[in-house]
Amino acid sequence: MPDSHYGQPRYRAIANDLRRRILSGALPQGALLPAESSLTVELRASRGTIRQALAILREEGLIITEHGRGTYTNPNISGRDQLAKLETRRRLVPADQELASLFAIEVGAALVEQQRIMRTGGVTEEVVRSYQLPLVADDT
Amino acid sequence: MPDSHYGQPRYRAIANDLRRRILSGALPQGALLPAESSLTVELRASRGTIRQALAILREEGLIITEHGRGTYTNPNISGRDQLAKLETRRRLVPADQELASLFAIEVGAALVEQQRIMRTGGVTEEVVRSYQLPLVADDT
DNA sequence: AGAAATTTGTCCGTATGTATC
DNA sequence: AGATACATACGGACAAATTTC
Repeated sequence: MPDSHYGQPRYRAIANDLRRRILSGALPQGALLPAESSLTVELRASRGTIRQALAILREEGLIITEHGRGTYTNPNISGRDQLAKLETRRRLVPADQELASLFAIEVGAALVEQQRIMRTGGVTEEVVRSYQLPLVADDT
Repeated sequence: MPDSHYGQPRYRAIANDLRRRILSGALPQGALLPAESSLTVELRASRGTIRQALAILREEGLIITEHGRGTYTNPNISGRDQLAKLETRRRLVPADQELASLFAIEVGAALVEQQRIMRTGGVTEEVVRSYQLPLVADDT
C-alpha cells in the first residue's frame, strides 16, 4: 500500500533519518552506507523509495554514490547542514541606478534578488547575486 | 522489458527531446505540457521514466510543475541556458555590510565584482553579480 | 583470467493519495 | 461530485560496474 504519506512522505522521513546519522557522526565521513537492498529491509521501504531518499542527500552533497561500489558519506562535509540551507536566499530588493537602467525600470523599483553563497570548509569563496524582474502573477 | 538502455538512458533522451521542444519554441514560454499520462503514450515510456525526465528539466529551471494542475514551461527562461553574447564587466567595489560579514572583512573593503548581463532581443532578462576576494600575493 | 556475487542504474506496471479543475 | 493530473509507494525485472573468490 502506498501508505498514507503526505504531511511527510516516506522518502523524506528516510532522508531525514539518514541525514541525522551522518551529521551526528553515527556514519563517519567517508563511511560506506548499507546497500540499498539492506536499507529496504532496515527501513521497511521499497528500493525506489530508498533511492528517492538517497537522491535528496546526494543533491545536498552529503553522500556520493558510485555504480557497482556503493554509497559513501561525503569525505569532506566541513560545512554544517544549516550552511547549506543558508546557501541561497531569495528576496525583493530595490533597484540601484545601474540595475534600473538595465531593466528599464525606475530606481528603487523591486527586483528579485537570488543570492548564493559558495563556501569551502566554512570559508566564503564567492557570493553570487542574480537579479530578475519579479513575476507578475495575473488572476483569472 | 527494461529495454537496452545505457549509452543513453531513456529518461535522458526524453529530457533532451522535451528540452529541444522548449528551446526551439515548439513549446512556447508558459505553455502547458501534455499530462504525464499523455506523455507515456506519446513517448512510449512508463510514467516513472517520464517523471525522471521531467525532474531533469525541473532541475534546469526549464519547467515548473504544480500538483493537480500540470507542468508548464518556465515563463521566463532564456536568461539561463543558451544565450551567449553576455556582457561582462569586472571591477573593484566596496563591500556592503552583508558581504563584509560573509567574507570576514571590513565594510568598504575592496571586493572583485564580476557582472554578467543576459539579454534576449535587447531585453535584459537577468543580471548576475558575483563577488570574490581580490587576489593578493601572499606567502605560503 | 574468469566466473560469481554484490551493488547501483534503469524501466515497467500497478495501486493509491492528494490537489486542482 | 466527478474528472483530471501530479505525488508517493510497491514489487519485479534486467543492465552495467565493481568487488570477491
